[in-house]
Amino acid sequence: MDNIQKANIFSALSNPMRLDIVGLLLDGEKCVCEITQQLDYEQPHISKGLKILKNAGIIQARKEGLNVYYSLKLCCIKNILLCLDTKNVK
Amino acid sequence: MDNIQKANIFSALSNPMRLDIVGLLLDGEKCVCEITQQLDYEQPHISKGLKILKNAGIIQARKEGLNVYYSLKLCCIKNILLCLDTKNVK
DNA sequence: CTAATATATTCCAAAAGTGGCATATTATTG
DNA sequence: CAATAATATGCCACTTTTGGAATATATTAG
Repeated sequence: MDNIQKANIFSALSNPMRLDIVGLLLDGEKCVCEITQQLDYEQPHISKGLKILKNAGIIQARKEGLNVYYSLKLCCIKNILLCLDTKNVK
Repeated sequence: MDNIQKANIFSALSNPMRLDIVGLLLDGEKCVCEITQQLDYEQPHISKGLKILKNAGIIQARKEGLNVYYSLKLCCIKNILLCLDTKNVK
């Protein structure tokens, strides 16, 4: 993966709402309705955030009837976030 | 670390030139002159990139005479980049 | 077909990021 | 002090991102 692709991934993660979404998905697959209920953002805004995360390859979508379920696709996201939450400064 | 701080870190990393800089610093401390020589960007631009990375807490500066030496401060950066270079898609 | 529900898209103005160029600052040398 | 070298900052036009509001699409039920 080159630095341009990596920059795209980091760009998708460079937003608190999108990090909130990723945080929810750490627990497993969730539909948009659940995400919208648990986060205090407007539905269209969340929908746009999901699209950005999906385009960056961080999450994936699965449609089931009226609902769309999103889940993590890039496994190392969990490690990355965990890593940042640990003391990691020289 | 809350999501706003994390977003700042990811924002600093969401740029190919800045990722090039971080890539160089993975090998250890380097002065601005070395970074400028090895990367094909103008010096003021690199200087601004270093400032953004420093403000995000990713790198640190050490002044020695006429030179300023930068090095990684956020240790997990190495893991994060390595992680992205590994197959990590579900 | 119509209504209802879940999700996605479009439009838009304000804000932030980008990168080039000129210039400023700081430290060393003579 | 003057000159030089290394690094940092300011300015500017340009592009991108942001988040709100309205609207569109898709699926299911009746």
